[in-house]
Amino acid sequence: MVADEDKVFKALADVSRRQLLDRLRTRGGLTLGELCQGHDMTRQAVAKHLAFLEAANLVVSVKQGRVKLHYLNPVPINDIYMRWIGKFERKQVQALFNLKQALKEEE
Amino acid sequence: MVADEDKVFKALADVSRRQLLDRLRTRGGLTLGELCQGHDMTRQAVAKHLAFLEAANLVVSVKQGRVKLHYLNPVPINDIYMRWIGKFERKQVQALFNLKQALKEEE
DNA sequence: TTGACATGCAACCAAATGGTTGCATATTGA
DNA sequence: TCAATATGCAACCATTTGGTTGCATGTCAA
Repeated sequence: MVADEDKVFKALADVSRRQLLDRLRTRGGLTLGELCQGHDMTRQAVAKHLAFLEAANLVVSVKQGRVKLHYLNPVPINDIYMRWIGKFERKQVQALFNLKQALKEEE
Repeated sequence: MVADEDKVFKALADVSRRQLLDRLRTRGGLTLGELCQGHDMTRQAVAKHLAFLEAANLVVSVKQGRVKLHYLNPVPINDIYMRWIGKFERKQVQALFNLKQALKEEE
């Protein structure tokens, strides 16, 4: 569990991988082929990124016939959050976040 | 704000930098010299890491005379959290986290 | 003023990273 | 069966990264 921590952070460090997570957050169960669309890199590169994300447990996958369906797993993200934001900070920081959001929407 | 996002994730990707954040979380206002203690690398390497963290806005610093005091800034971490964990997942995932903690403490 | 202490800056190097190309394997449908 | 489709695996390469050494700058105290 602790040994995997580094994998999670390394996985999140790349912009392409974060974009893949974003897409899986809005819609789960996408195949490798589908995830390739909209990324200007080779299929092999995307597959590498997905393998990275799976190794970090940020993505889980199910093989169905010749396709592989991918899903986002939010648990490791929550663990990061808990690590550096204490119980007291949590409310303050979330309030600040909501304030910033509100200001953004006013513009 | 969006342009800095990559810096935050890259900054968190290194184990030494995360350890520095951990130390600043338990006690703020440490100098470069103090932060060097307990890390088996040169002062220059630690300074590089701190510069990295400052560039990502995860650490803020104040210069006082010949020393420089460092503090943790929790805001960027909160932003990561908000990005991938929706309102609904939030309660479930935190409940799961608390359950895991409780099980750990029982052992 | 001057030496000691705390930090800043730059060049350099080995290893990891992100991407490519090429080929192999496995499943589906006609 | 056999061609098309979806994915897997491996070798290779340019760039980034994390660390080093060496030297410069700035501040405190005697």
